[in-house]
Amino acid sequence: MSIELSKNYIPSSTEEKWYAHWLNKRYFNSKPDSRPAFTVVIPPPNVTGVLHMGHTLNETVQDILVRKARMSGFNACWVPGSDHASIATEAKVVGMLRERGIDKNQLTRPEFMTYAYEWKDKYGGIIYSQIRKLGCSVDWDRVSFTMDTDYYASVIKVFIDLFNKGLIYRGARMINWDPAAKTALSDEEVEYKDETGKLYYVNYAIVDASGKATGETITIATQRPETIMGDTAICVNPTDERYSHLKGSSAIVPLVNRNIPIIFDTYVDPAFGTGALKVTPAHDINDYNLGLKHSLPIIDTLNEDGTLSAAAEVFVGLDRFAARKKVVEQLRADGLLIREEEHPTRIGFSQRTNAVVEPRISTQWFVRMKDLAEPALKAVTEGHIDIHPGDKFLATYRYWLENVKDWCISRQLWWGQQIPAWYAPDGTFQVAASREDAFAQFSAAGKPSFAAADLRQDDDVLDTWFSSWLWPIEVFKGVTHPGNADINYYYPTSVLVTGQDIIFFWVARMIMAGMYYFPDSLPIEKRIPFKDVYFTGMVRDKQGRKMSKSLGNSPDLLELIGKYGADAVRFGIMISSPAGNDLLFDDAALEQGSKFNNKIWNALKLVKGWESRLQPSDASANDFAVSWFAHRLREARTTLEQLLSGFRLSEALKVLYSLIWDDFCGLYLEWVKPGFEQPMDAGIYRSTIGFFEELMQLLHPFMPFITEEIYHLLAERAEGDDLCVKQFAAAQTADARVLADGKLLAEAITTLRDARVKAEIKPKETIRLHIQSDAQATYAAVQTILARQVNAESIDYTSEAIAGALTVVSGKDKYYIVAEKAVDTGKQKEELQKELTYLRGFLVSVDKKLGNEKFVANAKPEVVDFERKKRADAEDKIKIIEESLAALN
RNA sequence: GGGUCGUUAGCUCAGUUGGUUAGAGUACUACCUUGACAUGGUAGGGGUCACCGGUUCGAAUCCUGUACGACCCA
Repeated sequence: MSIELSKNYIPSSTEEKWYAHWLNKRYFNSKPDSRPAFTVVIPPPNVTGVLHMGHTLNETVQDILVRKARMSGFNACWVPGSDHASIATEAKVVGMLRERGIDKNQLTRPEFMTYAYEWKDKYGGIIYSQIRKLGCSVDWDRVSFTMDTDYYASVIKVFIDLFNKGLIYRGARMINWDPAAKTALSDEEVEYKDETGKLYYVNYAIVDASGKATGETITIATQRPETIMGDTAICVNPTDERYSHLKGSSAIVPLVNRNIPIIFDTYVDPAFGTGALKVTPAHDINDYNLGLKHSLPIIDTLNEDGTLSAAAEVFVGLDRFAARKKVVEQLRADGLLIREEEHPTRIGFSQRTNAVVEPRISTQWFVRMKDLAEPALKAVTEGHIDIHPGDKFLATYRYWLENVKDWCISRQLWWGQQIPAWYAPDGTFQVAASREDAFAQFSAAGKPSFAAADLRQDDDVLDTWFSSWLWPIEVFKGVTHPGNADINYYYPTSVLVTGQDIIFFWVARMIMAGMYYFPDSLPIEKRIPFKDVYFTGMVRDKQGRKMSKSLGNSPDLLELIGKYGADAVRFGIMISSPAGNDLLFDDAALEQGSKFNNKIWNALKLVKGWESRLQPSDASANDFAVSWFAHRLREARTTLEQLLSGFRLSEALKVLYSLIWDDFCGLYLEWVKPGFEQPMDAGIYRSTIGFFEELMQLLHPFMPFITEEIYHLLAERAEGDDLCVKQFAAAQTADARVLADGKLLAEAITTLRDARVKAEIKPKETIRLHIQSDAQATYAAVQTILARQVNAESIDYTSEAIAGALTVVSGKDKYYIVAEKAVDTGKQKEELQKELTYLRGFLVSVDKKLGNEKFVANAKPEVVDFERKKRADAEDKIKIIEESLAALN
């Protein structure tokens, strides 16, 4: 085989080719068999999106784990998919309709769904093409979507089941309302931001029990004057003497002149504001609770879109923020506004629409969380599920589950699973999968006075997370077809890789779903959805800012792949991604990746260049380099296995990078490289090809394309012999002695080259080297390599100083360099003196330790022995340097 | 306000149960256009391990506190 290899590696010419090949061979497709399963379900990106850098990191991590498992005897199955993202998608679809001049309210539900699916079909595929470009080895036959027919059915089935067990209920509660999307939100979908608001001080006139104005006023402080019209009481602390005389009195609400009672409750903090609180049960959760306690009426002054309702009486139809201005103006005009001051506050925003969330009383569906949370907490605290990095997230997980609140799951949208509750004309309802079932249930409870056709299904849909919490189960049809071969084989999945930001939204709820869905009678290991959770950090730009669309600092993935290649992108993002820490994304890391590609490519060119000038193996051929690298590889394998099993992927990649660049290219290839146009020993060549193959195999999970390409360029391969599925050989133990000899050689080379540079000996000028060492046999074994690496025309061994030679010391060994150039003893002395100073300081610190009786008495014997050895070594080295210095004088 | 985590070289990070005068990548400097690779090679400089105390024979590592930062929760 003799093909022309390009100067540099060109990713674009190989990536598509290999991905198509892998697909063609169906390497990513998985069916249950006798091997152990390694299962990963992708955290479903939503169909509206494109992959951002966070996804890229995530998918890369998963692909590394999956490919590694596939090459290690596992039946690897990585399920791709996406979720329907009800609020975000519905917003986009409504936007699309608006552009076409269509009003959603004019459409029927089925008509809307047709448009929504049109939208999904058009944009939903973008993420899949990106996953493909990145090289992800997902099983494309298993693509799942949370609105697929079966998946839809599973969500409905679980809803009905939870309802029948009393774990889902319907009720009026204070919920988070998104006025832009006009839907309820769960607590988790609200993001709080600190802002500076204003505190308005407003006077309310006091009237006595008979309704007569006393001429007195009470001042309240409020951040939301536009809710004044909804006030139904004023509350003060019963211990507050300023107000104790107002017992039995009432106040008049400004603008609407409503008479409201003054109530007393310890809830009010006398120190805040004026100590008097206006109570607006419809628009504040605390006021709501206060209202319940004191049986206050609830006056809801806001419409669902955030404008003032008829109940507000004034400024009806005006947006809440515009109304605030108007109310303030009016209060000022009426002389009721005493003062305003700046006030730090926290405002809740809708995660999806960024609208300011409005607390609102509303009838919604809730999941009772307490019973579900307990087993989910146990699964983690008892160690059945490991969280990585655990130290960081275990406490967070525990805290949330121990303080979990009920989950509001209904959304006032159409895009999603429609709640399977059927209402009779009288308002009573039955929860059932179909109209017929619901009617049958009504009938069973007594003969209904209405027909099945009169039943009306709940208009609302379910929270998207109420479908994605079933993801690890239902992607294998575990809900719709329980006990099927796939769910039995693939569940529980092996590891979940996801962002720490969805620990509550998704991770905790998936664990709840698994623990709930699989019966107690099963061992806990069969119920949990995954054994390990690996949280990746957040991707930030190099200034540390969060990547966001508004800042425009999130690069386009396909552009990056076009510029650097998928392998380099994967490399760049992994090398700068310590486990669990945030990642500062910088193009420089991707550049490092493409340089790495190039380095590997050029090593290939070097090795392939030898192919045409092989000569039969010579028994006397110096094979130290081969033996050394074989053991170095074994050592690295062991390190890699440890790092990977601990999810320390970034460190593993660093080890590989250094193994390939420094040890293989920098040392090994230089050591075995024949002279210019000299023949190459066939045995060494075969070993080299073998090493190169193994390096590519180790690197393959991280950089799949270039490694597969090189594997096939290194040798002709039989059909089906692809790196993608090549199984790792068993690990072996490295010989420490060989490794130590290699290290000695490498150090000798560095020391001698350093000496040459400092003595200004030209690279082409040869030297005669004399070695004074106890390890002469070792030097003899590496002599030819050493001679070439330091350009020595001869190497001899000596037991005494060589007069007139340049002397350098490495460890306990002395090297005498004889060169054409006269030795600059001044410079050399300086060097030796520097080394001597360091060693003497070192010796002092060791002596101090050993001279300390308490150290010798208390420290572990092996530590003491080690210190003694350090002292002896240092003394030896000092002696050697002193001798050398003496010889120079 | 409560909680969690962090602070090590200019930058990004390692540093396993305390035990070499603290390591890597990157950036920087000098030299080298040798025949795989200048997207390269050879070498080099650079840190009071945030700060104050404490425990210990010994602290980057353990403990109390302070400062700063990040995140989560109210």
